[in-house]
Amino acid sequence: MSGEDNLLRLVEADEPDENNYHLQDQVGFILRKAHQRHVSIFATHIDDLTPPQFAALAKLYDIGETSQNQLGTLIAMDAATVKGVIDRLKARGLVELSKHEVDKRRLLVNLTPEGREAIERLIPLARTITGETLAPLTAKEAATFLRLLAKLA
Amino acid sequence: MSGEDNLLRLVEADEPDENNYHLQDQVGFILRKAHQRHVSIFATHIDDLTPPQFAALAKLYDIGETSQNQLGTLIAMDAATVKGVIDRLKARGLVELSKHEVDKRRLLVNLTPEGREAIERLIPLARTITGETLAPLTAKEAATFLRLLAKLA
DNA sequence: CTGATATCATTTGCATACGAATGAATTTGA
DNA sequence: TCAAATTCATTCGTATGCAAATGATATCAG
Repeated sequence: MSGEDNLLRLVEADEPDENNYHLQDQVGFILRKAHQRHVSIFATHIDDLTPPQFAALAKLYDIGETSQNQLGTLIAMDAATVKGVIDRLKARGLVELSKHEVDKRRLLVNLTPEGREAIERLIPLARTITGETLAPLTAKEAATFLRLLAKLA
Repeated sequence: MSGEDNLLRLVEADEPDENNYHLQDQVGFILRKAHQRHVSIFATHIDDLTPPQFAALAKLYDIGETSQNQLGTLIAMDAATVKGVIDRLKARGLVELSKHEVDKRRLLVNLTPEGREAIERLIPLARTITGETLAPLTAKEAATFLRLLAKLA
């Protein structure tokens, strides 16, 4: 093996790159931490509902009755996950289920009066939560961040 | 009730605000979706390890042997979560556990040779995953995004 | 030196999250 | 029209993620 080969191996070797790998610089790791922080802030303001449960109620409040599957698509949850969320909201009387008259496969979900009251009460808190989550940024930075984040999501 | 009262109620009523609330504009919801997308990209490139498992191995590769608790702090997992992650890595022979000689409360975690091989093999893939996650952004946008995201995390 | 505190790890319980398999109902296409 | 493909919902299994309680050990304060 020549000296040039050794030089080449050093330059192209995996080791230097591997030593330079730092988890805290990876977008996935920071994304996970930012999400964790948001969920934590959410819990300090709304302690009787999780973010996914809130999302389900907010979406139903926005669009009205829909199928469980369609709701899942709108709030980015797969069928198995949305079922659990809806089950728990139903157990608490915040949503009610009914069968679709025409398409017998579908399970319709809608807010109960209690669910409507709950989401109307919580939406102002959700605005506070959003504000607190973005608090480390200036208004301009927050706008930029949301724009770029949306491109990634 | 006077006409002025009605006007006042309309302007100050909750309904307009509530109707304006859209889940897809909330930072928490978008953050959750961006995280989901990243995890999905991760899984297409690394199908035998989860992001938290990868994080544990990468951190151990970076800093060497440490206590389970300390590792949890470094990779942003609480004690209960990190235990499960380490248990599964141990079951696969990627990490090994030992007792701290002095402080008998501590459980030391370290990479096995197999774990070291695995993380060295995976780090290049992790770089690809980061790249793919950030692909919707230009290089400049990605830099801005990472800077702002880090301020939030 | 010792009782109060704090730290480390474990366990339990609950709530996402998703892949894969299944069954029922609907839609498609040759 | 009718078999194949698709859609909707459910179930199971596995893996985070966190709060709260517990037990063992270590540290601190008086």
